[in-house]
Amino acid sequence: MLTLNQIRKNPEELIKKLSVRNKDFSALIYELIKIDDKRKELKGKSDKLLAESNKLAKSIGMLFKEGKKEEAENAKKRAVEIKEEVKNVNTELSETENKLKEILYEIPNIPHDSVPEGKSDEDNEEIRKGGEIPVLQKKVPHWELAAKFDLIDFELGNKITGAGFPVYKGKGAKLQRALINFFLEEAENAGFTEIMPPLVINEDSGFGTGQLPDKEGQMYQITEDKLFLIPTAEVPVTNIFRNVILKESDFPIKLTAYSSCFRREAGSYGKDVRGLNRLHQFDKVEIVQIQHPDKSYETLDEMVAYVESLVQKLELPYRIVKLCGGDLGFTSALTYDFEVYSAGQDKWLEVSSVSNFESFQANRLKLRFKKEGEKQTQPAHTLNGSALALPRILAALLENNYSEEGIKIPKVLQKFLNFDIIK
RNA sequence: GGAGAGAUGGCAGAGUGGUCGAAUGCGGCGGUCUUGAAAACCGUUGUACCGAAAGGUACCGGGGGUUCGAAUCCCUCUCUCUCCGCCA
Repeated sequence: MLTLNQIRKNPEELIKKLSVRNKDFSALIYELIKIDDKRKELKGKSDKLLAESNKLAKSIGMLFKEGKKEEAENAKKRAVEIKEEVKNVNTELSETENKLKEILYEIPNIPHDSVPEGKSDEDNEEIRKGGEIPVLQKKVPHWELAAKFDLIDFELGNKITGAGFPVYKGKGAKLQRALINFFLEEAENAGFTEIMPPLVINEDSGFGTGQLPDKEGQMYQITEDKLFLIPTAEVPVTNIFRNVILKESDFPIKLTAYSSCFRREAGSYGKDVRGLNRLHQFDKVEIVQIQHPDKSYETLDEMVAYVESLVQKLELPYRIVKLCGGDLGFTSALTYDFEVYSAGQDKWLEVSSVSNFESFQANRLKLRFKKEGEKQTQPAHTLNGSALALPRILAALLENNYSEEGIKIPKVLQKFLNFDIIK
């Protein structure tokens, strides 16, 4: 979330910047400022009354000690009056604060200056392309290949759980494991520390990274215990730093985590959900960085370059797009999406999303740092990216490397496998 | 699942109704001493909000209550530990 200071500093400019998201926030912002004015006023009033009440309470103690009972009783009467007043003011104050929060949670992150205007993914800006789109003897979608070579059983998943929970078998399962190992090894070489996080999170964690209060419908819930299955390792890993004050010298913090991810994907339908294209459970290796505000965009570039190196090593044709305002996620200031070309379907598939959240998540998380010798804390910047999401990578690998001989395994994965072709 | 104990500042740990934002020890930071370091000694050491400032307010696991006054009493939730049971 944005802070009130951020918002009040220059509301006009903020509204203008937010308008890149293709939405007008002026009414919300001005209402927010009005409510904040009221909050300040009430807080002042309440503090004054409490100060008086505290003073009085202390004096009553003294009076009793000195045996001045009558005076004490009089003071008590006054105290009761003040208390009644405090109660009224505080009721109004907490109502005001709640309203304030409600609106604050509705305001998305400020898009970075470089974010292009636009309504949907069609307006995203292509940054670069790489790799070569293979010329195939025959275009076969991965779900057919998966069946032909007995790699993934979608029907079995239906039986055990439901749609979107595939069962990987034999070489299909091994390929998954190879990808996980490859991604984790690469991340380690790039200086990321491996984390194995819980796959279930509580409400506070969901709030910290921005899934709650609004997007609980996208998560599987364990209502009995008020817990949620993670939609991405970003949530547990970033929440390591909830309520933490770092030293400047702690930056950059670089973490990576492999996890299964669970998403309800309510509202998805049609050809987008065919095969591995959109699942309720999938595997992903995530990278997370906590960085000094002055360096977070450098870090974002570095993370993009890192993810790019992964798709290059996997020999997949890819493109990198910068998300336009209309497509940009609620919590993000700048996001690059990676897409790989899956030749059997003739389709670009999103396999990674690398974002700088600046201080938006940090404000929610209360993740701050202090400069050497300074008293004032300030929010750190958080960033993360998929490196990478497995199912669509697998889809592209199967489709792009298929020929009459079988499915060839890219070189970088071979050391994790005891086969180099699937026949 | 059953029985019990507990949750206090970076950590350890005191405090059971008033002057407690909280003793003390350790750690951290600054200083004295020293060629340098250690030791010793002295000082300092939480976060957030309101306020131009002075200053004020809140926070002793979370929420609610009693009281003029709560870290301390009551209710409730969560978590941790110990024992028993079950179990990877």
